[in-house]
Amino acid sequence: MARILVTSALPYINGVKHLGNLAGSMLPADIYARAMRLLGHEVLYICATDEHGTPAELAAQDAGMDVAEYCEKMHQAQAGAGAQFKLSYDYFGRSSAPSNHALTQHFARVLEENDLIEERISKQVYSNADGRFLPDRYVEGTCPNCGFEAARGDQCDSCGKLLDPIDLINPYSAVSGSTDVEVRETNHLYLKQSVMSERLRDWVNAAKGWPHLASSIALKWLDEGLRDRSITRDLSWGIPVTQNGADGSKKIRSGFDGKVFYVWFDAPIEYIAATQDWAAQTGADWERWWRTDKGADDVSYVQFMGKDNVAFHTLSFPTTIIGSAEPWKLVDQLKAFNWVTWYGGKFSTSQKRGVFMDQALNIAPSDYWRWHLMANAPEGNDASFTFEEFQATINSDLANVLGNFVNRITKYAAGKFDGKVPDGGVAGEAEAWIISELEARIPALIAYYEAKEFRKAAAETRAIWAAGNEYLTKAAPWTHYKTDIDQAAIGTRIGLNLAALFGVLAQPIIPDAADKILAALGVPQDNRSWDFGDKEQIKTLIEALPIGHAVGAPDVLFSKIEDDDVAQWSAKFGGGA
RNA sequence: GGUGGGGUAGCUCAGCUGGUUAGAGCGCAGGACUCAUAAUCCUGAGGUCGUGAGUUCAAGUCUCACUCUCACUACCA
Repeated sequence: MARILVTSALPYINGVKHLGNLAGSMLPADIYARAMRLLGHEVLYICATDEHGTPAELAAQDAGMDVAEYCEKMHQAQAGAGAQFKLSYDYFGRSSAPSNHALTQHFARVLEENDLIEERISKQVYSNADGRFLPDRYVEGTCPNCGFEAARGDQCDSCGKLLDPIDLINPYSAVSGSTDVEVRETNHLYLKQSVMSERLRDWVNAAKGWPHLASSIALKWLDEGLRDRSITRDLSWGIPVTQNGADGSKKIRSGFDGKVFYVWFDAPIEYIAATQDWAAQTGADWERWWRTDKGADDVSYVQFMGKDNVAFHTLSFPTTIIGSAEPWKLVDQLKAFNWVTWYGGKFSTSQKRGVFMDQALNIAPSDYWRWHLMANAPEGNDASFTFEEFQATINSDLANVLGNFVNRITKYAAGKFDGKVPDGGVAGEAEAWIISELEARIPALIAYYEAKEFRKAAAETRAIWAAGNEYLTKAAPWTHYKTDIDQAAIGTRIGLNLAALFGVLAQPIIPDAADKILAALGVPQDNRSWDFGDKEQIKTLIEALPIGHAVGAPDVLFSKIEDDDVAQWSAKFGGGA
């Protein structure tokens, strides 16, 4: 069995994430991790909150809180939301953790020793009123191109022209509105990505199993020519820039008081640091996951992320890893997603457009969201979320196809066979048909999970459920019951076994409902894995429950979403606007 | 502006290196069944594959132009 390291892009600390963030990294990573565990692989699934950067400082300021306090609070909120969505992290860390401070400072030191870091002077807008340097987009003013009065310093929202903040007419701070801004010189460390171009290109070209989206974005940047990138910022909250060569020392590098590492430098390093924290907490060994000289050479490392993160994961972070010349594990497979859109437009907090993770659970159980978002995963394209589509997939796939199947067969067994798995009957055409279906579809399902094709995995899962309904139509135990109870028995028995199998197969995507089904059917915990083996074993799946075994009917698994619900939600969340 | 992704049935999407009548789910129409959450099963109608040229015996699939849309564009993350 393989060892698989799974990470999902770190959710930023600045607020609860919306459904798009969930669908594009955390949820598919979770589902992949769950599926691989069921297949018997050793899986480590790591995630964390990404806590540094200007937006975190400003959000804390808005909330009237100390940054560290704010991050602590938001970390708990995100951990809670993740738990409620049943994200099966082995560890959910924080990029502000001491382990990440140490490791980030370590990488910076090693990179500098390898001549990949140098200090340079740049010019940056400083706001006297705010007492801080402002990132380009936090400077606003009148667009010199179109005259739009609230153009951001990086790009004008009105005409789309790319800008430099010093080009703005009447610039002001977007934080305070103060016009008391000036351009100051500031020194920063730069990571010399340019010298790594060819090695990165070779690595990207050799990569296998990346979606087109991921490799094309990486190659695009390489084709344009990698520029050196500054990896420090003028901020107080973050990882201090310690003195060169003084590993472990807390002494600040000269000229770097009030500066910290850039959030994008330290965030991916947190994948490793979080693993260290996980190991410290559990007594496990982190090096066998990350150090190729300590056993990580046979790890398959899979990263999940939205398309906006691809450049950082294919170029910046690999530069850090490769540039260190230390035996760190590099990503093997990278799964990138497009966006989930809100009725075709962008999710927007300020305009109250869209559903966020905490609100979502007030509307519907996590399984509903998990199913809908994966059945419509933004894999090839941006995917539009609408409550109407949500209603349609949930009612059809979960309530009608799966929920009703489990309900009809368990109720029937309870009514006609005393709630016990009945013996008797002769297997015929219907049984041969369902076996051939399972022999074709179960391997296909597993292959889709292995390929990280989530839409297809959901579609195949659904197709297997639908085949169960079709089997019952063919076997028609209620018809046989009138003349031949044994023939009714086999249809019921196979039907019950299919219900159990459906629960087993549903576990990655809808773990709560799967548990309910498996509990009702009395399937023991150690009989829920995906150890299906070859075709001969698949045949045995429809006769796995012991004869005479007691089965119950679960409560309604999925209540339907009514038109009234959709109307209410649309009104509340601005759907269809 | 530059670069990249995408534009396939009413809707949401599959279609690998070009090859018989372009697929799925939902929705819609008709039929079957009655065990079940008015659920299920079967059948059917629905597409000039964004537009226009080109290459080829053959193009949704390759080339060029155009158009719409989304993303990125290096100090938001």
